[in-house]
Amino acid sequence: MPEKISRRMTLQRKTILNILRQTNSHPSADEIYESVRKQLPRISLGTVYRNLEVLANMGIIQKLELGGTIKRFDWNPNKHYHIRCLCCGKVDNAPIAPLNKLEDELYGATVFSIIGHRLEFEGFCPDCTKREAQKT
Amino acid sequence: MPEKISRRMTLQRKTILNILRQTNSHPSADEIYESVRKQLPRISLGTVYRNLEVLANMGIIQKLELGGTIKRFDWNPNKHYHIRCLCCGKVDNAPIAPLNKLEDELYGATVFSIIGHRLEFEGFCPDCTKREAQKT
DNA sequence: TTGATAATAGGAATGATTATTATTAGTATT
DNA sequence: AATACTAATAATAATCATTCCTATTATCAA
Repeated sequence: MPEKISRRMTLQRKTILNILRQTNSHPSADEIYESVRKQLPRISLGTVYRNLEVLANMGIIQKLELGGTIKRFDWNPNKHYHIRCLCCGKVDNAPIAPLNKLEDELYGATVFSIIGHRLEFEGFCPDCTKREAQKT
Repeated sequence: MPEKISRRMTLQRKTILNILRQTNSHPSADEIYESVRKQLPRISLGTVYRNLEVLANMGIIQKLELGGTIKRFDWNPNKHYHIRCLCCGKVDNAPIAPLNKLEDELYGATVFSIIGHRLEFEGFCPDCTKREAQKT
């Protein structure tokens, strides 16, 4: 399928992009929807999903498929890794350079043709670490 | 919460475990359900989910949270990586040793307390590679 | 202005998973 | 063996994120 991608920047698209760029919290579609609604009260959740998809396909933003069930979005389209809080789901950037040589180790060792990899760190954010410590 | 884990091996549990151990295909809960049904026609999908969870908590099997929406299960509870086909979702083991030093690079560089990481390779399985090649 | 195309809002539908509940099976104690 | 107790089950309902559908509206080109 040739998958024609539209590149028109509608008001909805611009608004979503602006809101995403104002945050470092890697929000979910639903969180973005709640924010956008303050500026465009009539926007629909479906529009948010579709436009996040479009913006990701345009390479302007990045769709994150991390552990857990929900997808998150990152204003930074460049490849980088993330840390996810196992307690509250919060996501932060992982300050580590991309491992570009990883795929090489697999050449010849697998029948799959390898495109890339996804790496994600798991841990606890400061808030949840503190909360756990208080319990004891 | 202390979360008491039962360790009783019921017939359903044994059957699920056996079926999982007979395959290397990292099946989803639904696929396991379909297989188990041939031996225990009256088993319910909920039982399959619950027992897969129990077996994973017992450390006997491993629950995989890979990219995409569905969870898959692995009879091998030891830490190892996987390759996922971007086309059909098939999952295979990745013949590469665990990267135990990865977390070290983040110490002091993040406010999160790090527990571990998840690494997953993406690519195309032989079947899907072939199919794609034929299209052109 | 008119048609063609793309984007939208709103809501319905889907799909995987989890929760609920009444019932049954298993175990230990007398 | 009868009892009481707990855990596990089947069946189904509920949930939650996401995708799909449809009628309407906006945008652009001729």
